[in-house]
Amino acid sequence: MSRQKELVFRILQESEGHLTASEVFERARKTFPNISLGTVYRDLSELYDESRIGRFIPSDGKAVFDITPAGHFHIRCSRCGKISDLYDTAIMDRLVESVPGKIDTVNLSIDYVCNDCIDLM
Amino acid sequence: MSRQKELVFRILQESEGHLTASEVFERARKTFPNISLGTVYRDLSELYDESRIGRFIPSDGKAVFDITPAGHFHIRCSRCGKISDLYDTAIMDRLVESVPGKIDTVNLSIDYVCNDCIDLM
DNA sequence: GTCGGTGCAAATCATTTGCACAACC
DNA sequence: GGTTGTGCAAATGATTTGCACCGAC
Repeated sequence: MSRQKELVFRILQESEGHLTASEVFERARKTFPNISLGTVYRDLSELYDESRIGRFIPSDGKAVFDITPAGHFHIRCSRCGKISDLYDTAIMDRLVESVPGKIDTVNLSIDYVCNDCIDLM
Repeated sequence: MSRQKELVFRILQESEGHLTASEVFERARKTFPNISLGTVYRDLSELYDESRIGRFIPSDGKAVFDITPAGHFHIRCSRCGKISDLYDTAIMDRLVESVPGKIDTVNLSIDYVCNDCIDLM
């Protein structure tokens, strides 16, 4: 792993868990001011191919990366934009039963209004 | 509804269910050769806002539209690219229990290898 | 030296938008 | 005539890629 790739990986490890490519880029340039966005994309995409990080596409279409391994889902509050993890093995098990074939990756992202935002209404 | 918008809606109704914006465009220009891709995007996006059609984002990031109402999921074979619907109210119910807030839209897209493709291996 | 990884800039691709014009009431 | 929707073309924004260069072995 090159120094840049290692940095990209570490940034994801040390983050709250859900970062956009340009968010990773912003943080990376604090360590390597000359790092380019292209490199960040390249490293993210390699790390994803190596199954070291996860990637999912929320309803706005912009890819989000995280370090959490498979087996969980993503829920995104449409008011405050916060993305949270949802762990639910029952859903996972049920999916395995329902899908006629071999599941590769599950991309479950839910737009919802979180309880914090409901309280503010 | 303008004639173009009505056409876009009818194309989705009469399709197998899952079309990309440019696929709708290709079909639409058979009726209105001068229709523009911009108009198709505009109409699709209005129809979506009016909840007359559905939209989801598979893992390749390109939006896909369908006429099937909510309450089902999408599974996409990573070999042959075929997109199928998955109806499973148990998963839906379970999601409503698990998500701490008010669910807006559920975008569950699964990359898998369908049985047809498994047979070919 | 050479080879993988890099920065940069240009290319791509889906989608959106500004605008002058045409259709419809 | 005024409003609404259209086609076209240009703008946008995320992501990818070509390429010359640099640094490690």
